[in-house]
Amino acid sequence: MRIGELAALVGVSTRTVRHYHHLGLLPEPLRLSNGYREYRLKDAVVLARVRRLVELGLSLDEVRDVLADERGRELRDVLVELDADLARQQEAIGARRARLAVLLEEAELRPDSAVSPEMAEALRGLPPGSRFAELDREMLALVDTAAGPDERDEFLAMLRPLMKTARDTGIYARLDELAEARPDDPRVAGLAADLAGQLTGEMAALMVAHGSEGGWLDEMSAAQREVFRVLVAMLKERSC
Amino acid sequence: MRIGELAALVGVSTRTVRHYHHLGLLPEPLRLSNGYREYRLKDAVVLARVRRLVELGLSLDEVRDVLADERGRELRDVLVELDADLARQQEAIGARRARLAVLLEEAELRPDSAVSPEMAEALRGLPPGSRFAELDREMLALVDTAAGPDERDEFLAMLRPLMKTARDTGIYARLDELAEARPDDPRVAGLAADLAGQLTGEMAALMVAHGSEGGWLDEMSAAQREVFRVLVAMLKERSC
DNA sequence: GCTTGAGGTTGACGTGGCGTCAAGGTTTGT
DNA sequence: ACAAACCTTGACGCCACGTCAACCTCAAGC
Repeated sequence: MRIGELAALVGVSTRTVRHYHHLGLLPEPLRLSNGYREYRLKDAVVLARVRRLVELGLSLDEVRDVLADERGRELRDVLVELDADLARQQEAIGARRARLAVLLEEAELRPDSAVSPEMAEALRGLPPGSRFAELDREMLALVDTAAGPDERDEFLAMLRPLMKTARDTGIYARLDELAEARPDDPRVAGLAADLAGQLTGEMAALMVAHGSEGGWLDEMSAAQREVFRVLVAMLKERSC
Repeated sequence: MRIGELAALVGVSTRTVRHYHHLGLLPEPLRLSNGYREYRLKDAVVLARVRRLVELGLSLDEVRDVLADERGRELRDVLVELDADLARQQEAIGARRARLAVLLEEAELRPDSAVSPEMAEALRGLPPGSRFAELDREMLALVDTAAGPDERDEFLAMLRPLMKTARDTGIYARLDELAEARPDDPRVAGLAADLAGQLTGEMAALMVAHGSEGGWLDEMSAAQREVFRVLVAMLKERSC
């Protein structure tokens, strides 16, 4: 047999056969005087074993290990591990399909909106025209696209009462007023104190723990950042 | 935000972010005077959208297409196709796991044998010591490893009565005698005729159809090949 | 003989989605 | 002052081959 017949017999390409030679998975057969490789049935048997293992999902390195050990024991272990791996893959795909189904259902219900209905309601809760509220809008959009539905709903459940109170008590407006102010503006301390009074314990703990993460302060003006710096300091003191 | 914060926020590596810049999936942000990229929340929102699509299984090219079209229609089609693709993958993995389960069960039953019990019985049916039967043994091993269990059993069911008759009537011994003979040996014609008489209609049709495939003749001696050449000629004539 | 087509040979590059150096510059903390 | 942890660009590595290049060999038809 020449390489093309062997490849056709087992159902692979000649390139694959040569690749396996290169990796030492398949021994190089005799060469004819013209340089052609001459195969025998034994080679087809070995190649078929390699392919069976490959098609089960083993990497070529793993196939070589299995063929090297050659005495059943190793093979069983590899196959068991492989089965577990496949099971994980199946689960992962199932999870993705579940998320897909949610997405498709939502897309069916609201074909034109870019955000989920829960998020849309939260966005309506923000005061229009506020530059500062724009920051919150972006954070909400980030959570909407980056987190799963469960995480998102949990997040919203925590934030929405806070946002509602902040809007109703004019917090956004007072923050907007600080857009051009300097960090030592006299309005900063009062605003921080009012904010501290509105935070639930859960939110306060979160802010103390993750206050400097995520870069959510970076787009505020200096005075606005100062408000939150003072706020975090107050919360820390309160929790001691 | 600098690139590390952005990456940590969305949960990817900085290399990934730069890769997306390179591919144009994510717009390059402003640079600070030191050359650092400076990100804003908007960028995190876009990156998070990209990641969500990627994690659903879209290729980066597909993500770019979806982001370019941007108007829901395309997205839904892609997602539907993706779901079908995932379903196919799930099925494929299921099939592999089924084959794995068969393998493991067999390995449990016969931890030391390299071939299946059906195959072992077929091998015992071949006469020991026959050089020619060695060829059949290799073919059977090839089928055992290359084909699935169903194909294998079908193949065996067809071949085993033939092999049994061939052994009982001394066909293997007569083929072995031709190992060193020349193609015009007088025993060739008689052997071909006896073989023709033993073949079932199904086998005869198979030999006429695929007689020259698979290279199964290559390892025989010239006289042995001649036997099968004459045999195929006889079968062709008989079927006309 | 010549051509043509279908095989074969080695070698090298391409694929996708980044990981992982290398060789520098910047910022931050002690 | 110096280390540690950032940032920059550029380039190679991974896996299992596909694909092309440039060349050789063999059988068939003119």
